[in-house]
Amino acid sequence: MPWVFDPHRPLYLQLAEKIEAFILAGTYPAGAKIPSVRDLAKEAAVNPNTMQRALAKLEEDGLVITQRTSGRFVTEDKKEIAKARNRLAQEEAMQFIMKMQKLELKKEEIQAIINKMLGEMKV
Amino acid sequence: MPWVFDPHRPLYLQLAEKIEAFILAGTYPAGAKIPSVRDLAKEAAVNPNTMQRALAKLEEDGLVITQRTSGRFVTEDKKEIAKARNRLAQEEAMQFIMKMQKLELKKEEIQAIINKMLGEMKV
Amino acid sequence: MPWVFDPHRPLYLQLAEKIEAFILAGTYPAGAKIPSVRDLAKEAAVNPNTMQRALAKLEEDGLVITQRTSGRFVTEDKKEIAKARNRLAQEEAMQFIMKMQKLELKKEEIQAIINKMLGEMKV
Amino acid sequence: MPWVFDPHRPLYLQLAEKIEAFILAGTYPAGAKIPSVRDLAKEAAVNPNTMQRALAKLEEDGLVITQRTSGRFVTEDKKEIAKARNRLAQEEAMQFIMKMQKLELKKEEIQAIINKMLGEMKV
DNA sequence: GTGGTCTAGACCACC
DNA sequence: GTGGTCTAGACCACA
Repeated sequence: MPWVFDPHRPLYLQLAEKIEAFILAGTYPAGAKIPSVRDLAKEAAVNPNTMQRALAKLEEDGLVITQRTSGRFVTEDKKEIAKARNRLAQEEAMQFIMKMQKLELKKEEIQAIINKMLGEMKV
Repeated sequence: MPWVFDPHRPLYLQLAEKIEAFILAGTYPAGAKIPSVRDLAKEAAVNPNTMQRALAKLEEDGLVITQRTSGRFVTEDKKEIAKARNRLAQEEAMQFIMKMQKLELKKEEIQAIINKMLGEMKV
Repeated sequence: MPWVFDPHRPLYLQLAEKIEAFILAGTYPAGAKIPSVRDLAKEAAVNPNTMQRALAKLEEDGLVITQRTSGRFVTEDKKEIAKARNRLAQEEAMQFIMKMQKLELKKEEIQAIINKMLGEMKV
Repeated sequence: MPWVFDPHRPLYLQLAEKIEAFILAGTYPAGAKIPSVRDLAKEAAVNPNTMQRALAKLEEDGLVITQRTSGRFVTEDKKEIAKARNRLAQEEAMQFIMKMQKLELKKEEIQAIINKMLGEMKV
């Protein structure tokens, strides 16, 4: 299954999000070694430069740590991972609420729309 | 109060969103005449072409109707406005939930974070 | 029932087409006097200048004749009316076929689509 | 052969139609790379901005897909192309029939004029 | 080099 | 005066 991207958004951002998802989901657990840039790039069918940029972003975000000689690793600290997840979730939720309030929706309406949508979903 | 923009996103989209917010909030009520492209451009300190593009988007979305020589008007149909508000809210909510699920949050967690955030807000 | 227009096309053209339809349909029969520009303009809720322009177009097309003192009349010559109808129909049909051929449709396909569409219509 | 345009209709629309014709005719086959905006603009002797607008319209219509940095491509999906062709043909046929009915032509007359015209054509 | 955006300034049809 | 279109030329992010 080849990776699939939205051509209207920067490729490196989408790569970063994907790998981030692997980390938060435990596919790459805390402390695990991350495949080399070359391997990742090959798997995603992407230029290594682009993958490099994606990993650089993850390092900025504190999810990934580079050991100069042995490669990149998911941060050891599980709290760090949880913190990252929370931070991202907070940011998204904040932006979401701001947008909804621009649309003149009240608290209850926001909660209602979220609850309804979650109720309709299988998972 | 000068209009302020995020330099990372297209200006015309931000203009469209701003005017859309005015319509949904009733600042430009149903059927009202919208200021001319030139006036709006002057107020936003933006090139008329850019403002034109923003308004063209609003017309695509059905919120605004163009009378070729007499100006642009907010759609008479209040249902149309309500529909647009709902459509936008649904889209935002959907995207938000997708993002949260990528972060491996469960239903209850999503609801909790929303409820908590809304609870902390004054309004 | 107020006249209704497409704001994206010149008003005077739409007026001309409407009056032309009246003539071809016999609502204004051959030789009949056409209401004054003022009356027509009032009925259509349109600026007299605009209606004037519409009638000028009809005169160009040979459907209407101006008697300088007594007003405008539909051409006496029924053949002239029939001719105008045929000419317009021919032009439209020609343009239509050209467009369809640009879409790489074959003769039979063009006929099929027309026949099918006519078959589905009530009238 | 320099491209030739009707000065009464927006240039960008005519450009879009021209390129669309190339796609439907197979000159730009499914999946093929479309020349860059700059090249196309040079060939048509038109400002790159104008050509950009034309291509943006084709993307809206689903005939063309943009890969942000590597160029634009005709959609891979041949069904999509066929669908676009059908949609356009339907629209044209509908408009044509409406116009003919405004001219008070009956079903049989419409069919007759089309059949006669197609019969006279060589191809 | 690719697409995308923005400005400045001009011209047009229409009413 | 209104919206709409076009050109010329510049700058940007991305790969």
